[in-house]
Amino acid sequence: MTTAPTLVWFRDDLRIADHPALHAAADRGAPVIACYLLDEHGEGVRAPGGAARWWLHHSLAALRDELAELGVPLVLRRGPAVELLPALVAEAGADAVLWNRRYSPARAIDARLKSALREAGVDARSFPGDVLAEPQDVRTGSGTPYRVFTPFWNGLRDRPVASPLPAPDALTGADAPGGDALEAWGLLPTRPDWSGGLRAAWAPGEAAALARLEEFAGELDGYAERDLPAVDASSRLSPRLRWGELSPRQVWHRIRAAGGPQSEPFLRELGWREFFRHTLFHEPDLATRNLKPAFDRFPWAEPDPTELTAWREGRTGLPLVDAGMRELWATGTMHNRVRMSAASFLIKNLLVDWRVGEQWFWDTLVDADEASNPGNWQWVAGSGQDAAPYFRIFNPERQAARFDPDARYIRRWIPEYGTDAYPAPIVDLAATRERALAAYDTIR
DNA sequence: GTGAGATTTGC
DNA sequence: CAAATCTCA
Repeated sequence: MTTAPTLVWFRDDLRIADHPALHAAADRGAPVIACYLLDEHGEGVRAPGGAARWWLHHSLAALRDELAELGVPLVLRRGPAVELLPALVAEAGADAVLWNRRYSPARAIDARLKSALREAGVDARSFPGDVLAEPQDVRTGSGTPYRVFTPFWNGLRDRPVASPLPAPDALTGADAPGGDALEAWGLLPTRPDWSGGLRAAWAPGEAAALARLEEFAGELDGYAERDLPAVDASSRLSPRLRWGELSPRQVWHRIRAAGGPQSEPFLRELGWREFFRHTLFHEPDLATRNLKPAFDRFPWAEPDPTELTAWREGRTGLPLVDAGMRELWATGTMHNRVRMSAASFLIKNLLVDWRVGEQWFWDTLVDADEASNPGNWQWVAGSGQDAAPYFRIFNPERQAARFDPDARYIRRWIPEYGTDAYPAPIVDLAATRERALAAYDTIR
């Protein structure tokens, strides 16, 4: 008689260390089969953009290899998870399905599957793997979710965070039902292949993620210069966390162990990721609805196609904005401070609805995250619950003078900077600032 | 009910 | 210093 296998369902947790579901599967002792289901049209699912698909391909390939070393097959299937998962359970003869929870609207799928599988006698269980504390467990004194970051962070920072689980060293594989070849999913761009810059900038996969965490922990003091885009002081961990190559618990404990004056400021940033995850849990339409309803009346301008294209392609004539937008297009990322300037320019100087910019970032960022991306865009727009005041309008020239005084960052991405080939600003900063403030007055 | 406090700024 | 709302304890 053969032992029924355990199925581990991977989603945004493409790692084997500190993976509670995989760890629980090892504890069950039965053979293990892993699966990843590419469900782009399911209820509450937001299909990944172009740059994200590139990352997903490579991170899945890395996970497949890591699991193979443990003797565990990774079955790939494409379609609706609500149908694919029960079918896979039946084909594999599995008596248990384990996964790590997600906090996006797609969790409706997980809830449905969990009850259906349990009804069929399958041991279906989920685990917390993508947060420091689960949204249900973080509440104000009166029992409501936090709407302001600082009290949220004060409530969270002193809580104990569970220690990371080790990667399983001994697992038994099982004969797996057939699946798709990763290459057949067409996640990589062809005709043209625009991913050269991404390949040069990134190496997806858990091993590289862990190596980067180690490296960053060793140079944490340099984080003091994180506001200077020309300086390599960022953690560059955001896509690792987005795809779950690292868990926030691993990052939390490693950076706390590193200590020093920059430990707290960095962990606070991890707190923002957490805050927006919790926000998305409570506000599932974060990416489409103004959290401040007054902004539903905001008189956005009809986007001028020429201006919009100039913004996307980095030809606005505002060097810091253009450098950032070109960095984004080339590498799938943008320095944080430049993101704020580029977003503020689109929203406040071009008066374009923040959702237009949010969608562009969604398509082009390798770290495009369902919670952090719209959360930060709403923060810049002023429409978020704990947002920057609308009248606080970034001046991209002033930001460049303060944070890139010798234009090193600007020149890195705009070779023609300073020559006639570089365009004049497409808008008057002072006039569009006044226009934005006047627009804001209409909804107050 | 009360009052303190609120990422990232511009001019 | 603007400008002044809302959260949270």
